[in-house]
Amino acid sequence: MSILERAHLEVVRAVERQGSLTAAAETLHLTQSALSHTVRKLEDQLGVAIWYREGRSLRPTQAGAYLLSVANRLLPQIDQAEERLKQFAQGERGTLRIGMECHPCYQWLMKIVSPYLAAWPAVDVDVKQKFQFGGIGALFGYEIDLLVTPDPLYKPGLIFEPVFDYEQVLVVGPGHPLRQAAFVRPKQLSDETLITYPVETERLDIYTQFLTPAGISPRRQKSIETTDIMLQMVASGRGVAALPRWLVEEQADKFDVAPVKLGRQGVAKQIFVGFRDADAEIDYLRAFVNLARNHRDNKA
Amino acid sequence: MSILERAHLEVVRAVERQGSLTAAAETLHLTQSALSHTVRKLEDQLGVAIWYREGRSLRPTQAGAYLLSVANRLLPQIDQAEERLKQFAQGERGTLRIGMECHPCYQWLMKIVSPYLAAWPAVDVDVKQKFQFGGIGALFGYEIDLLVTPDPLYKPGLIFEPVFDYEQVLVVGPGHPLRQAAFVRPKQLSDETLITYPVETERLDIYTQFLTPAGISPRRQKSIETTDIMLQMVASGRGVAALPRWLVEEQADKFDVAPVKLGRQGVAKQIFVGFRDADAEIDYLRAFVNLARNHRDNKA
DNA sequence: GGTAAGAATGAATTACCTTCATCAATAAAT
DNA sequence: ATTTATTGATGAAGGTAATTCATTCTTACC
Repeated sequence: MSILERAHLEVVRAVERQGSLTAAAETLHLTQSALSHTVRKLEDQLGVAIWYREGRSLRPTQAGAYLLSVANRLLPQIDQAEERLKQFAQGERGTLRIGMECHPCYQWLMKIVSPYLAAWPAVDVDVKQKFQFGGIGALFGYEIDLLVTPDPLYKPGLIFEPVFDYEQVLVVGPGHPLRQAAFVRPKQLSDETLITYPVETERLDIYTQFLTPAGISPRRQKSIETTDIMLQMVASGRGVAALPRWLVEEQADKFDVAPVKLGRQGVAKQIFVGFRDADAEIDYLRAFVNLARNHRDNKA
Repeated sequence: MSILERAHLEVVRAVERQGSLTAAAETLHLTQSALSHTVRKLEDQLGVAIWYREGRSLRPTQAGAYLLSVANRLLPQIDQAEERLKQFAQGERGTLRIGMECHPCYQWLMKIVSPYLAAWPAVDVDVKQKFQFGGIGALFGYEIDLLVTPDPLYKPGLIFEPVFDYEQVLVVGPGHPLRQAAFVRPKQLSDETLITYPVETERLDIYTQFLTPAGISPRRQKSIETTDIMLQMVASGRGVAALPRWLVEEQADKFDVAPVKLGRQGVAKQIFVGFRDADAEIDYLRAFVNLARNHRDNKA
């Protein structure tokens, strides 16, 4: 009845990664013969070929490709479970895997993480930023335990809590004509170079909440990965950017930049943390959420 | 390095289900001794107890409870993978697991399924309706392959396509004062008994798009699982309900009911099918989506 | 055509899991 | 309280199955 074992998934993954049975055997600390036998047996039992034998190399069949996708999906979860059980053994509590779906949140997260690590010495924190299936997918897929995002999603199985409000502002460099303005209108950006994080336009607030509704596009757009470089670019007059006000004010002594309100009303943003409700009672996860929320309350 | 095997997960699950090692051994076609050895070895290797030995019974430790949750999550996925691989072998293409997040869609789905089964004799169809983590969670968690829902969610990793438009109408029985009305206003329902499917109010269009915006509640609300019974209740004057117009018109010969437009504009609805973009190229899945979409086009 | 590299095969060995037999502990029953 | 039945633990024996070793087969490349 039961055919498919963890070992089989490991083999499929290793062959894919190493490119050959022989090489895979080495990484698995087995002989080539052992793998060959294992593979043949698996194919016999399933009744399906996993690889085409093309000359002396292996190319996955359709079934093989499917099996590979299963392996890539399940093995990390098994590894993680094993890891976590071993951590139980050492009295450690585990690893809190945090996913981030918002670039500037990183600076904010760092402020939460250090007191958290101090308060929970037995818990490690891991921050991930890229997700094949998006943050929500990563939560459902048990790749992460906590998601920091501006887009909450109230779906059964997930809990989102607001942890942080801020105002999104335009950042301008020294001598910029808008520097003294009380606020900026969309039209005034039509001749500017806008520096953004490298994500889709739909995920950039300055578009969705400011430019797009007014039907305006900036003359040029550049994307920059890191906040520091972005600020440096702005400070050197290469363009303008949109960032949280608190971040701009904090960095104002390091970089010669100034915040300008976006529109007469300003653009208000809110950051949420989301987690699986099955995890709601994990004390160290709860503690992180509380810490994050209190951080906001202390500022307010 | 690798400790946790599929067999271990099976053991944990069986012990939980059967309540004792001895009983679990039987379902796994093993001796009690074998399980005892296996368990001890696993606990030794992980360095953590999985069960408290309380007298002659086993109670999961914290680690055990965690392991159990892992087993319940991963084992079905492994089973399904194995299943699917075996289906590859028999030239079958697999099982299309469809999730439904909208009650009246069931009638519609049935119309699609029968031509589909005829066109794809090697593909089985399975329809599920209850999801612990909601339809989206079920998609991400590989519990289903296709989700039929009124709430699309454009997130990376998922694709949603509209397949069906309809008008949501009020259904009234014979001799109902509203029966001849051109349309009904929210206020006119404040003295009625509203019959709905047993889901949260936020998922009922007649609330979200009609009653709630007007600040009206019906005098009473009853919930009924099945559409047929619901129509029977309406036909016997026990209350009114909200259903798709096409469904009401189709059933008008079986039940003495009539549709009434909700508001002057009517309430327009759209049904979507969603799937993982990783599956976008699976021919039999694609075929279902196309069939569903064409079904709409034929009607229009 | 020769050679090197990779995969397949068959027999021998080894490792490990299962069983058997038995014990220990506990809950239920007399 | 003593007996009895049920459940889990343990150690040794046994058997199955996976791994290795030695070899062959195929093919890419020089």
